[in-house]
Amino acid sequence: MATGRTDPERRDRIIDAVLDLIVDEGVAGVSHRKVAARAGVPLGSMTYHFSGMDELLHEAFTRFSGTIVAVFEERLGAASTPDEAREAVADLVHHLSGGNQRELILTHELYTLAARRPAYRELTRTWMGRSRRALEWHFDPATARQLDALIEGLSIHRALETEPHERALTVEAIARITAPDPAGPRGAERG
Amino acid sequence: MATGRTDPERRDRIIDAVLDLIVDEGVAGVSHRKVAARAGVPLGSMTYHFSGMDELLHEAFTRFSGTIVAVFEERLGAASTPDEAREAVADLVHHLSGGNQRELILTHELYTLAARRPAYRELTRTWMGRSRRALEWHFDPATARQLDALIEGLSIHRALETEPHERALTVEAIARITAPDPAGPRGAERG
DNA sequence: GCCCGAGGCGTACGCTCGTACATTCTCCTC
DNA sequence: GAGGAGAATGTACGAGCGTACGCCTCGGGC
Repeated sequence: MATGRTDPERRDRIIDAVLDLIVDEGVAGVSHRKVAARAGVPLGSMTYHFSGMDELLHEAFTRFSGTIVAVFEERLGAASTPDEAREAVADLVHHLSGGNQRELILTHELYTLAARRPAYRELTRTWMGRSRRALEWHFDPATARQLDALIEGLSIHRALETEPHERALTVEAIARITAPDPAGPRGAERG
Repeated sequence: MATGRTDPERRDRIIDAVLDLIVDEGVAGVSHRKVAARAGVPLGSMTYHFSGMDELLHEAFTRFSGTIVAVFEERLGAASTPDEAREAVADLVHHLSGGNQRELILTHELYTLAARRPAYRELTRTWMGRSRRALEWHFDPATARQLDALIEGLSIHRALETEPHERALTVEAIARITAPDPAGPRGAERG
């Protein structure tokens, strides 16, 4: 029996504030008080809308991973040949490891939680599964799996480097991992 | 002018306790009190031996990354052909992503710090640099860089999966990324 | 035998935190 | 306009925190 007085945007604004705060100070720096201040809501709202810290974080990372994977699917969906898919993958690597610290930080914070806690590992598994399925639009499952791992590693390393590697290196690595296996029983490409 | 009464093992024991505590509760769960209790030293020792929380963490992760990279170098140093090197790399991936949650957790905690703070990024850069140099004992620099990223991605993804991928997939990915480039100007192998 | 200085430690201060809960507010019903 | 139900909030409590700092302890110099 909603009276209509409730503010449906409030939860969303709180989640937004949580993500911003994680970027600025890390999961460790998130507190109900800081989130409330940033979202412009009273402290009491925090316990009213969320059962506790954990629901807050879980919901925030659910939204975040959903956003990232959507970009991934969109870019790969727009490709219509394996070569276009390779280009899209290179774009994604360089987008993820580019200037935007935001996604990098949030990803690592999530992985750190996932390494210890099953509820968050579930989140990363869903994410990985959807990424792979998108890659399988263009490549066979084994290749998709390898390529997914390569994307991960290239993005992380590139973001941590003093002099980020150039696009040519990314492109070459992608070409190698998706190259048809000369001696193997199957080709890597589908399209 | 040391009087000889100082306990040189104390610092080490404290660092050990810090790493154990990070594994159990994460960087966020580390406090002077908990570390002191675990190391069996009085609380006052913490501020006496370390300037603060940050020195504690930085020293702990310095030791950790040194340990990991030493294993890496040892395994790759024992290989004398590119094929043996490939086997060693596969071993390392499956060792890192195997049952031992410890190294996985510590790695992610470090990366999370590195994503936000330059002092820790320096640590990861040194680590990456040494790993690459070890890979360059067997492969050319560009391949070493790509392989290093692949190792990272495979380890992370394998550790997060419900059903970790089998060795064959790892081996295939390594073979692909280190395969001599048929059309390229240079082979990937050195040895 | 006495003292002194460095090594080592216990304690207390000031702060932030999560959360429970009594209270206030707002709008609908009659 | 009175009443009430449910939404929203302010506040206070108990706990844990980092760290500063005064005190103790003890080996060595004389």
